[in-house]
Amino acid sequence: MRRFRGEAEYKVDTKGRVSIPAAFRRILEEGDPDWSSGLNPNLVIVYGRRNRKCLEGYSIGSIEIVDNLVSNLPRYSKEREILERLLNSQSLYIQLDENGRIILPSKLRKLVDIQTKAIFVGMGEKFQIWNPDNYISDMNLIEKKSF
Amino acid sequence: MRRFRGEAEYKVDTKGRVSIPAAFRRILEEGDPDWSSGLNPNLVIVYGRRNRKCLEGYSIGSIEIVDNLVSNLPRYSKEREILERLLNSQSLYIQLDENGRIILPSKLRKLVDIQTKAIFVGMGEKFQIWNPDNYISDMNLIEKKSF
DNA sequence: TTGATTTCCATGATTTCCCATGATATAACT
DNA sequence: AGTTATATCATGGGAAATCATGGAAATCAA
Repeated sequence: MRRFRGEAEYKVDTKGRVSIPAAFRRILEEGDPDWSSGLNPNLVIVYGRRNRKCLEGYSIGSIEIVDNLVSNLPRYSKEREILERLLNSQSLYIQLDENGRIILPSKLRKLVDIQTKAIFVGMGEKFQIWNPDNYISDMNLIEKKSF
Repeated sequence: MRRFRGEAEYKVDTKGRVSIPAAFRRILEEGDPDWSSGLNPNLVIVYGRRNRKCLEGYSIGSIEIVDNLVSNLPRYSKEREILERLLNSQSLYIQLDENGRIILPSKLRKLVDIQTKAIFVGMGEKFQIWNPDNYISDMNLIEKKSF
């Protein structure tokens, strides 16, 4: 399966509408078993990650893989309970609109402090959505830490 | 697997189109699991901002080797997320067109200061794309320093 | 009934696609 | 070897499709 790659910044309007990077749309389409040419693909947004000032987007296909992995963790283990909570309760389905946009509900925008701009960041099997300023800070942190 | 070897300079037009050296095309074709005769191979361009004034091209096969290393780390671990960020956020897929060209997005051209000419440099498992002037300077630097 | 949300349409900018051409090759044939 | 076919290469231009974004009308909810 193709991976989410690259960074792209987009405007967020007052209604919370944002374009999804065109390259990401293709991956969401491929990854959505219900999708076919002419339709608009679905995705899943996970919003509850502690210590992370960002949202995460998954194609239907890749969220199912993650779901299954979690289902195979030992029942009642700490790890499984945390991940199940995150993936099931702190997430929602969203469908792209005709123009390749989604609407970020204001609850989510507040959560990660997104107002007029959002940057989309490829992370392989998923992508992240950040306030561009926060993203830059996070990148600087990462680049300092590693190697 | 065959390695990228040699140097070749090409024009970049106003749309950002550049020919890929014919010899490199053969290697990209071999390295793309989805490729078969008649199709156009894909590659991955990495543009990381670490001091390098050049872009780097990888065949799908060789980038997947790296991807898989990361995929074996525990999901949601700090380590994995940092590596995924560094690998995936600063790169993109590109497909050759019918004539063996790619389109370098203007963002990338600006990043490495490529306007009307680009030189392709074989580096074994990957190749680099430079503004020819910068490449010459870099070469001189290397020659002075080493041996 | 007044915000908020959704649907539909509009548009300039960019990107992609399709075709064209001269330049090198590579092969084939006397 | 010299001449002629045949492919591939490097480059360009214009048409068509897609993209990113904004706004108006229609629908919904309290």
